[in-house]
Amino acid sequence: MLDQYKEQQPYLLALDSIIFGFDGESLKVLLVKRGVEEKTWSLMGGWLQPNEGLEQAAARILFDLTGLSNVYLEQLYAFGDPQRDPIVRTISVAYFSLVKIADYETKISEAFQARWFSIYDLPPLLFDHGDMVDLAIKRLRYKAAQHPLGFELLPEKFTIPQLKKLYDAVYNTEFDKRNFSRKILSTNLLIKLDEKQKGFSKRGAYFYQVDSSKYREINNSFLNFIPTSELAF
Amino acid sequence: MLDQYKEQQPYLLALDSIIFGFDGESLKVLLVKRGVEEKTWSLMGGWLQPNEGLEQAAARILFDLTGLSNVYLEQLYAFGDPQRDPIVRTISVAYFSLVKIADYETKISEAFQARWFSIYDLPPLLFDHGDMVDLAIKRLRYKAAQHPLGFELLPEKFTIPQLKKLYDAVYNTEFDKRNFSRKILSTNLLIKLDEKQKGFSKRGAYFYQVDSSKYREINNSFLNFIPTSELAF
DNA sequence: CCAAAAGTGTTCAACATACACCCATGA
DNA sequence: TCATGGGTGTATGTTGAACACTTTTGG
Repeated sequence: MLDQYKEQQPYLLALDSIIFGFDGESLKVLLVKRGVEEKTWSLMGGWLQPNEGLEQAAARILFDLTGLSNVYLEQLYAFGDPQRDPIVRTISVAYFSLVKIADYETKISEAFQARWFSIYDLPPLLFDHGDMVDLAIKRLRYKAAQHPLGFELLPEKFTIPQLKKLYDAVYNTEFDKRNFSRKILSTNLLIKLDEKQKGFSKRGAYFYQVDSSKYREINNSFLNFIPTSELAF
Repeated sequence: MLDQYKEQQPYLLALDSIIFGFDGESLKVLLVKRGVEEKTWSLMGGWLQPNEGLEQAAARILFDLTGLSNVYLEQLYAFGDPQRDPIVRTISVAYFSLVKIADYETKISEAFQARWFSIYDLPPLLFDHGDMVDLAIKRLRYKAAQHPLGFELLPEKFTIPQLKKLYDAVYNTEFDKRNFSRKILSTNLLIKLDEKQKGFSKRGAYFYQVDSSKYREINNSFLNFIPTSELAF
């Protein structure tokens, strides 16, 4: 009975994370220089440990790099081309996560060589990590079109213009601010605060925060901002 | 350099397939009785071989069971809970596929104990296979809402009423035939044939086939039939 | 001739899109 | 006072949803 298991070849199982951040201007991915190929930028990654689930391992690896937990984390895809790692055959399950850049900016550089790169200006990446990033961007666009993901990339308090800049960056376009604002507010997911952003503009924009009870509850009926042609898979 | 690889624990890697079919009335999943637990129904699955990619392995396993190749096949999710297989820790990458039941009906029972089950009347399943099926159904609904997947489940020639029944079955609802027909035809993906279906209804419905050049080309802007509440993840 | 399924059009409401002006404030 | 970004409303077209009658033909 166990025989059919014993005959089988086991494989190394890695996890790689596409970590997205938003600095107020453009959508960024966090890359590191690590391990085997110290000269090449790569995604943050690690090995599955015997007692861990996949998502748990991805969360651990993300924590090791950023010191963050409780961040948005979603399985992207399992990559298993026999040649993807030229040294030893490895299956990699890629996860993508959305983090608030400001939450940890200081901690990252401490332990790892890590840097944020604009998604439009990426260096050559290790193995198939470039494919992973491409797929993650597609997925982010696809998903953010129907689900209110954007908040995961912004601080607790944010302004509508900031949120619009984020969507502009994700879709590499420029949405109409009147339509954008109307549509976002029509979801009733945002709570307007009394506070205004100071320093950036003269007038100052109102801060909002997510109504977290509704945020979890409502994953329906969201933005349709994407040019339809972007929705193709 | 290789050391960091050698220290790592390898794992068994399995593939499991959620195979959807449509018999004209309801949406079905193909289940088998196999291997370790011969008393429990399970998904068709197998082991990754050293020279195969993941999708390639899934396609091979699907071929072994059904004799079909060139079917719709899409990676669903990687399942890796430490306890999911109580005998040996195994990571399973699940794929879902859409097949035309009529294409092979005879071949399947030959080598495996296999049976089609309505998605609303599934037996208890091995390990976490129930979760896999649940997720696959969600994914199918989600995806079929925006992409013209339905044709993969029907014969080459099909009628609009057949197609509607399929969508009714997938979403467990009843679409309006006038709206359905208008919307489907507005995609220009269907070519009307001169031939009518005989035997089923007195009047007979026209056969259509997919315009395969457009089918590949256009993955944009498709059906929005789903009640919005179904779109939640 | 009648039962059963096929086929087709119109109206209404909701929503996406396009577009332009006034407001508040720091410099 | 003026330059900069913040904030708002309206008109138009498109699209989804609801809804009912006529057509065909095998029995």
